[in-house]
Amino acid sequence: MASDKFVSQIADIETDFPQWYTDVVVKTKLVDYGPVKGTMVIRPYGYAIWENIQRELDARFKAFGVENAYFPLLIPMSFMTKEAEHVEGFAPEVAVVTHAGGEKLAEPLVVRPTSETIIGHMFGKWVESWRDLPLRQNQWCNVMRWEKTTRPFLRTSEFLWQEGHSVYASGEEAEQETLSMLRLYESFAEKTLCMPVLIGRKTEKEKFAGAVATYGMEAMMHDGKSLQAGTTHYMGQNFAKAFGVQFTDKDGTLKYGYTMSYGVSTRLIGAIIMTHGDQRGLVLPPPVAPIQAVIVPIAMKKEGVLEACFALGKTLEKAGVRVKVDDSDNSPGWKFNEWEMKGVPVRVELGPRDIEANKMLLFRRDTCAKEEADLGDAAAVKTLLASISSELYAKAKARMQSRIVAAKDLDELLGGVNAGNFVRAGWCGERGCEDKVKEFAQATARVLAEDNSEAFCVCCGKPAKHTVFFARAY
RNA sequence: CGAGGAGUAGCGCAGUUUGGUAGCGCGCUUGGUUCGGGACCAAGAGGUCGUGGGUUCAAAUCCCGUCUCCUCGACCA
Repeated sequence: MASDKFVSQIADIETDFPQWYTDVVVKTKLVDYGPVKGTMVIRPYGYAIWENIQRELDARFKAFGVENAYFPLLIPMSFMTKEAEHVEGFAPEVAVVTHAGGEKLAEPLVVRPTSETIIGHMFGKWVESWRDLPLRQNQWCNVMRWEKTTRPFLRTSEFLWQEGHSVYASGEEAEQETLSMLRLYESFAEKTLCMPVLIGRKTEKEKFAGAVATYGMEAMMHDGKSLQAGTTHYMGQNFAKAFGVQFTDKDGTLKYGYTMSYGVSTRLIGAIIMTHGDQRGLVLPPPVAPIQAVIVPIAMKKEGVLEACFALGKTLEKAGVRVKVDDSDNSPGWKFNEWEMKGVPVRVELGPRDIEANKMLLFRRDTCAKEEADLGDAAAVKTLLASISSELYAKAKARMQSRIVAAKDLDELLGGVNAGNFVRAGWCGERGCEDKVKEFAQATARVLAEDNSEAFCVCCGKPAKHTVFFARAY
């Protein structure tokens, strides 16, 4: 049998989810491993998902007044060292270029792990007057962080992302927009990726190196572990001061700007897979699926079958559905499995019997249910895609909500994360307690809840300053 | 860096204990029959056995060195 091994691996989903994940991602040809350890080659099917994410996010950014730009890959080492916390945080994981043109460089160059420094440098030149603010720019690029352990999409040495960087005249404005951007991400995750997330502020320990405050959105994976799916950072004047981002204000005085940044990466693709995937393979949310409907001809050598399939393909395409007619010479059964594994939301089966009855068979990937529709009824396909989207979200949301539990002490917290839950608990705000929770339960503070409903710290029992969502994380 | 495991055809593996000149499944190529849940038949192509040395008439197999990869522990979008 072609993929007995693969099928058995998929069957292991509950017990060995990460391994299932890696196998599915590689075998469905989303990615391949690169020759350099920890790097991945994103293949066309996987990249198409990324392109859809880019398109959808760009539209949202544009509505927010963000422009796209591009900054260099190589950053002088001296830029990195200008912001003390920043260099300390990233030093262990940067790749450094020491030679070029056959000679040793006078100053080593860092392969960007993030671009705050080089963008800060350029913003320092560009910002002169209050009229230049707010300045909102975004770049789609690759970054490199030399990670010790890697997994496709979830953690790779090199990854694709967008990083937005903005400068404001006031701290209030910058901080406000840090939150607005977080909510933009949340809405994007829910509407476009059909993925519920928890948003909130990060603790000092989990904060971005050099930021005043970091906010994150966390998604819950099948196994109950948390994945940081996006972050926004309020930098205060830290980077503005390090790079001389100054402007003359309305009152004629020279002031430092306030900056913020935000990013999401190809990790979102991993989040989608881990959120919606099942035993049969991928389940892609319709808004980002490269192929939204695949048409599988049955008995396609029979008179008129292929013609009918291509005609239907044209009809669906005109209605705005991303569609593919699979006219390869594989057997229908093989095609069914192939496209289910690849997560195509809707399959249309079309054979002589259907054509005669002027019907088509619609199969939805999320529930594996079949229904009949009139042949060529594009509205039926679009309706089905829409309900798949909303049901995917509803299902994931219900799962997440059912797996958020409260804990009063460390044992309850440990039991909670062991059972694959996010654990809501009080925290005194002390780093020592945060560290102790990690040591005791291998769980980290994902985000702080908006409200503070817990009275006491889960660790030390002193009055709680915050309510925290703790979880194991990828 | 600490502990464990693995390198043999594109992929997954057997063969190593007890040396004898390379094998299986999938995939791939060609032709034919098929096609409503991973079809079948026939014929083919494809391997410096990670790498360097040693022992031997003879090494995938034994000995010494070395490199790489994977899994688990400390950092991270």
